[in-house]
Amino acid sequence: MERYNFKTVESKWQSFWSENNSFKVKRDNNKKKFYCLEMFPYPSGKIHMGHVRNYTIGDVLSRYKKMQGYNVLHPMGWDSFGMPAENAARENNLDPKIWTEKNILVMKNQLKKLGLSIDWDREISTCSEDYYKHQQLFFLELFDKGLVYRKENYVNWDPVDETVLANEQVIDGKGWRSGANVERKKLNQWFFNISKFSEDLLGGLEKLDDWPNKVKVMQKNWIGKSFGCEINFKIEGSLPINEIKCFTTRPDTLYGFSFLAVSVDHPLSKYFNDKKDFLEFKKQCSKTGTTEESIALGEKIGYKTDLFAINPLNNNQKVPVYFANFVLMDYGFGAVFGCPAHDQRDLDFAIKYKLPVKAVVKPINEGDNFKVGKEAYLDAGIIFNSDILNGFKAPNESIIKTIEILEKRKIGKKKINFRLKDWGISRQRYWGCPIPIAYDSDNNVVKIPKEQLPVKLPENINLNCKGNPLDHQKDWKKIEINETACLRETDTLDTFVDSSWYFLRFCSPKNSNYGFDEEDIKYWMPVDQYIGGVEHAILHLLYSRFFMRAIDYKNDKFNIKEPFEGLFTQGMVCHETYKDQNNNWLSPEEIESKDGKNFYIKNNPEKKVIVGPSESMSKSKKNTIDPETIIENYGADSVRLFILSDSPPEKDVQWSEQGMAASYKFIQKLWVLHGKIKEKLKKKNSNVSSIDISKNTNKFISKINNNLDRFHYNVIIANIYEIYNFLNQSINGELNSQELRENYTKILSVLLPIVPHYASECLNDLNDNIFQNWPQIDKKMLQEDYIEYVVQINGKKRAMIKTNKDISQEELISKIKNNEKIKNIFENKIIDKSFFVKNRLINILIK
RNA sequence: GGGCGAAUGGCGGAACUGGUAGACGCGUUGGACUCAAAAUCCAAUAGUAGUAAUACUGUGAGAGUUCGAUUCUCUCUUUGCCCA
Repeated sequence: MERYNFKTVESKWQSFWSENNSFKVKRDNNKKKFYCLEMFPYPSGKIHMGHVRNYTIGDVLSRYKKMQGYNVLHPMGWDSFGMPAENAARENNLDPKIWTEKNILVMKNQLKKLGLSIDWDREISTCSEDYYKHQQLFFLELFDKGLVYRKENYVNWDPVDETVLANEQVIDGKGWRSGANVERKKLNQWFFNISKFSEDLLGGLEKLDDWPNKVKVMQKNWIGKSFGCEINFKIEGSLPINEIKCFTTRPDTLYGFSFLAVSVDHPLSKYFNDKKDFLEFKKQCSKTGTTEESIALGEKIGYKTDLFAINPLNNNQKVPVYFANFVLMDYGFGAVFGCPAHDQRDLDFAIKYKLPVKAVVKPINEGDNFKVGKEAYLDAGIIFNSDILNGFKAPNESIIKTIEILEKRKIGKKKINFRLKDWGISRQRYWGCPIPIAYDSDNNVVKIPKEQLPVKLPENINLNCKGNPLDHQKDWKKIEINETACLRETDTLDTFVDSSWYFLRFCSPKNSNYGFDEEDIKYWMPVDQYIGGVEHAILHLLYSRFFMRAIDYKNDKFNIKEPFEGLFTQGMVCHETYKDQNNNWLSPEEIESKDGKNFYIKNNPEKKVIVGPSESMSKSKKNTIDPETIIENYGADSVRLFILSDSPPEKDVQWSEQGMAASYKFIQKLWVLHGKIKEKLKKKNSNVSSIDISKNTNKFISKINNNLDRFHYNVIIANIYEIYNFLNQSINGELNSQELRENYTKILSVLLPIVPHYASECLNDLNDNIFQNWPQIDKKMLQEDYIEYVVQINGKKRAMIKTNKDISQEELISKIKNNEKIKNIFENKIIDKSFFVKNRLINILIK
């Protein structure tokens, strides 16, 4: 028997699938559909192990569902707009389009080598005009629905990349990509009105039963619904200002009022902008950063005004008004009332400026002399020191009652506040979807008419300039709309917009007059199973959920709100990290070891290598393994097998060369077994019954079904090893070739989704249909005629007893009492009680 | 600081609704084949005691519920992720 040659086999089946359009799908209203989608890749150059894991998981599911008779949509495309292309193009003096298209070709070829069951006829690329022209139309539709608007806003400005960053792209006050310190800058920006759907996006989460709970929790926190109250504070002082409006979630602590703090961007600031010390203070504030985290950790500083705010529940109480760095303009109304006793930030501030601290909530078993020291009291308790609010239970009862009182007195009103802010979509970048807007000579916004779409990106332009390259395209900017000369918007759309609807495009990738075809959407959507990294748990998923709602809004025909019915977030692929003595990262190829414990630089045994912890593969740490090399050396099936075998798919997996080799060897072993089975099948049908094979095969399939449905893919691989071990044992005995053939074919069908090339080759070798249906279970075969009872005495396992099925408790006990091994346990004892789990276990309590 | 999760042999990990803890793989050890090595095959492999049958201990720590807890409840420790 020849060794299994994965190279010829894999390329043979890949060409077969491609030539026969094996994975091409059409809408078929008579067939049940299954839409399996993995997050599409950014074409950065080469695929990485994360892709291999992601797409293998999806491919196993797709092939399994197809074998179950579903009409499976399993598409692939490219998230091809974005900064890396622009940066790479700038460095190498290339066109981003050329760079991107070249990468796509390479990566597509790599993906094909993995043997994925993808309908490549549906391939899309977000940077192609064919894609983004529809996106521009969506933009205009959203504009007409009032879901897009423009406003001047402070933005996170990355001075290195010269672009605006979303809040979540700012990590520790630095740009997520450049690492530069982020500055605040005021710019005119386009926004999607995502906050309009805050309530709906929050409520929709409850119906997403097949989403991981942690993702739902993250989204919930991100939307950040808080229940509270807006309160108008009367203001006294020399300025023409009578009132300041605050939002608070704790109106019940109003009697602990000690100061009122407003943001430096509050409208009040206009009266102070001519003051030198105020401007100085403002500058200092900008240094502490704008993120909520840096504000919480940083020092709280204030600028005292000569204004006073009056406590609306106690008009005799007047407190100073401060500008403070910890108050943000875009939360609430940019003003808060300070209650130091029950808010840590307020307390830090009050201590610094020697403001009074009055406790108004006390623990249940404390007296009225309860005081707060350096730590604010945040727990539940009873309101005291608060006149009419005294005795209310904080926080639930007291908040509701206080709001009732404030509403009755017309001082404040109940308000729901959301943390979710509108989605800033303008990017000062070339390589993105142009925003289909222009401005007339008076700077009025003019929509680009549908007939004049798409707004194409200019090609072959100079990218080596400061700021947005499009802004330098004088000719491109000029446009005439309704015989009026206008200038185009030069910002492009955030690439998250591209990925917010690509799953719709996959349903009708060739539809030319609109982004999708309604009938297609009705059939294919929603995505039944979406698979990708947890890093997109918040933004991409939330934006996609918003986009569906935005299309649905004021649209009777479209009736889907949730794009992703099921979500699975897979873990990362990790590898050990290596450094030389000078703290430079080393790649696994640069090192070697003789004993597997001590590592040194290749051919340099005296240069020792420091082995670091296993971390997710990244280029910067040089701990990546190139999938293409691995496929070249071991074959796609082995890689697929390994990437699934070592850890549950939702957890991180540790890349291991030994594990990889083991998977490779296993396929070789399977092939040897295949040869033995073929020999057996050639022989005449013996009269022996291979009942054990039928039983074990059925048990095996039953386990696989269960584990596939629960995404326990690592256990499936273990099940496959088990059935191999069993077959490899039984093959030495006498077998009924008819039964062997039937069961072996079933086993190979189960292998098809996991190692498709190998299983196809084996089935073909047996002259069997390579397009197998998923094997049915013969339920009779799962039942055993005899049972091995677990016998526990006083809760401890003492024996295993073989009996017939379905015997009674009494029968079992008498069998146990007569059993040679354990009957002496019952000497001089009486049976007190026994617990009987039919066909499984008995626990006998003796005294 | 808040939220959510996790903790099982030398390692990765199994154990459906409480019912045989450690499936399966890696590694290790011993053996076969070989002049030798690699590859391959066979066997052993939670710990302690014992030649062995077997016994006792054992799922991060401590308590609780239960005939019975890796699984449920509470407290704690460590750790990961997300938010601040």
